[in-house]
Amino acid sequence: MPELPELLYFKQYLDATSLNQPIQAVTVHNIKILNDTSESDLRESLVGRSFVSTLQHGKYLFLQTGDNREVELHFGMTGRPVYYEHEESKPEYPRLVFDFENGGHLAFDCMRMLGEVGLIEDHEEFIRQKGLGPDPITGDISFPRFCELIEDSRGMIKTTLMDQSRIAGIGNECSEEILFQARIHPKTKVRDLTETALRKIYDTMREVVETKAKTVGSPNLIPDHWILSHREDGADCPKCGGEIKRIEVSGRGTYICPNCQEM
DNA sequence: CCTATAGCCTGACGGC
DNA sequence: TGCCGTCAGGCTATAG
Repeated sequence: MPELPELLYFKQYLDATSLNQPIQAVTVHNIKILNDTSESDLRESLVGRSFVSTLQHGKYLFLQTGDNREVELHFGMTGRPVYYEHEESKPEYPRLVFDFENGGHLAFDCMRMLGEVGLIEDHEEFIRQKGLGPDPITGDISFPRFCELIEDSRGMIKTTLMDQSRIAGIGNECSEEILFQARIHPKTKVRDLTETALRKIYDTMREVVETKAKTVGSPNLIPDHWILSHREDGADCPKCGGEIKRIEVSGRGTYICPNCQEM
């Protein structure tokens, strides 16, 4: 479930595999993945050009040709970029594939079809149109700014952290982990949070995202004291030994330790 | 204005 | 053995 940490990883991955190679072909295997573009539009704009840089904002990634054309990638829940050289390494759900002149391929692999690929001219305009808030890593949000972004919410803290129009990139797993480590119940109303609690959430947010980004390639590196390693109803809390519970917050499954995270 | 909720999508899994 | 309901959570659209 790609959130900020995965996006940071995807960016590195694409930078390392897919830049500065002329695009020979674009093949769309399922047009439902396309956002306001077509296979022929993509071909006309991209064939013969290269991706020269990438840019990540929240859960979006942009492949830039340096020529007023950018490919916008959104990974939904099950999407990921896969670069491969041989057919046997082709992923299982390649909804769209770029073929490079050097024989390499970049697939947009997306099992559940909740992702999207679009062709845009300017990512800043795109971000504005989508109404996305700043990215906590690349946007370098200060603590006062963080408070500004969330403090007028009348909803629950977990839902608010996941609101992409306030802060872009925090999803279900990250918000769950942040609140577990900050020892705050996910259903706490934002307006009931103390300054100390807000500070704790802010500090934890950065640490969780950066630590998790390092573990994306190898899930066994997720720290054992994280709730992410214990997402099971009835599991032992790694902090207090109490019982982990599954609750629902705004329709999304959420694991908490009721002992550590009191309302 | 605001927040909460249903639904889209596909495959894994468990119960019968 | 195999069918079928439920769940997963990115988002958007709509209801409240």
